[in-house]
Amino acid sequence: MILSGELSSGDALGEEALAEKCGVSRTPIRDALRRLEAELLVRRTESQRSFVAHWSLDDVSDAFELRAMLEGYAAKRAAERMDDATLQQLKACNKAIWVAIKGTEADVDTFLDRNREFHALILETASSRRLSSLLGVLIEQPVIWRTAHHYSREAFEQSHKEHDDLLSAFERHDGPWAEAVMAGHIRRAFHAYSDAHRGMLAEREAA
Amino acid sequence: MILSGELSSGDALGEEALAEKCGVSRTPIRDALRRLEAELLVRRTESQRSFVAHWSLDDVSDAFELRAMLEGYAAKRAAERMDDATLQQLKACNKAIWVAIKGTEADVDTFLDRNREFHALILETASSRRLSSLLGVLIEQPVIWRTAHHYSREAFEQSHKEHDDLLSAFERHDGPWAEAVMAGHIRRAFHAYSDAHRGMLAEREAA
DNA sequence: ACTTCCCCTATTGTATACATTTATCCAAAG
DNA sequence: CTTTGGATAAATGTATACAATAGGGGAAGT
Repeated sequence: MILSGELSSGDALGEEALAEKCGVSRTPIRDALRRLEAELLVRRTESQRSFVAHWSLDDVSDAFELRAMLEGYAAKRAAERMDDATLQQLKACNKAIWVAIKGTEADVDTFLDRNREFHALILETASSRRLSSLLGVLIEQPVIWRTAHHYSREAFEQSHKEHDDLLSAFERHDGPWAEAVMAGHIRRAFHAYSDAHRGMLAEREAA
Repeated sequence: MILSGELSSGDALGEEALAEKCGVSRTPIRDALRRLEAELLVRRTESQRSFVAHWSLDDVSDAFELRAMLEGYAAKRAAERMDDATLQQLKACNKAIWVAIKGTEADVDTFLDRNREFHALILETASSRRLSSLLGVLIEQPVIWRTAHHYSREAFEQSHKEHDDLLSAFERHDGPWAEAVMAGHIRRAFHAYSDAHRGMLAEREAA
């Protein structure tokens, strides 16, 4: 419900209300809220009441900077451990991204799914449970993914090209190269987000 | 119980058994297990049974590498945001560490407490909720802290000196310096752990 | 003797009732 | 009119009962 935008920043998340809305009891709701709190999607006050977390631009900037570090590290490890089968999967994945963004109208949902798959494959190849656990907290941020619908064609194409660079680095098992490309890739994604976000704010202003 | 060594790697964590042992019902036990699972102290099988997580040397190495990155970043941010009051607190803290390790017998518990306080203050000054959340997963690893009881005097003294270097970097608001010192500090801590760990294994071998 | 299938037990998931704590609102006093 | 106090209502914490599911052990057949 948070990811789909049904709930927005600051909304109260009473356990009983959610339980009724979902047709279950409070017990599984409590479990879910704890999990979402760990993922920073839900904020809890000192008196243990839950609300949909608010993400300022500074927060998003923070998250991207951390992602740049951690996914860079993941790319380095992945490059050192890359095998042929996985490399082929990644290539197929990026090919699918190319198809999705090359139509007259970019297929954003497919782009997002395949993009997620691409990064997930790299993370898996990095084979560090701790790293996966940490990045899990950062990557599923709704405020970020939703703005992709406002990306420019250039942003999509640049993203695809950077993925290709990553593939070259993986092919040569060049860890530092992969790390540098990935860090740049994430930082560029932040600016793409930032631009798209400004665009959305301007639209709302006009309306 | 995991931290104190009362439970060891692989032990089963039945909810009912823990509830009886702790004198509470299963409900708060379940909450605690979920939290500990997020902190990687507890592992759950695909059928949702809980066990005390096992940490190999590779796992610990991973954790330290991630800590070096993230605490380095925290130190950089802290240096940029450091104020006089916090700096004084940090100095007092490191002074207390000095006292604890300078006796004929090093007071390891005080060292650990103050060390934790030192790093917690820096993390707080970095003022990034996301960063705090991520590092929270990595810092409370029992396998790491327990080996401190086997550190050499040199290891303690080096740690104290590196804290002093950090304080200098903070005083000058030199982010990159602080980051470099902290990264080195954590990496050295890993080798101190590694040495102490080998020592413990040798002891066990002899017995 | 080994394997396979089934039943029983143990463990976790869920619902609900109750206890405890926190917030809100209204009234009374300064 | 503002503030403070308490009473009331609402939300979370905890306990317990029941349901569903996974695991283990025993019996039977090969």
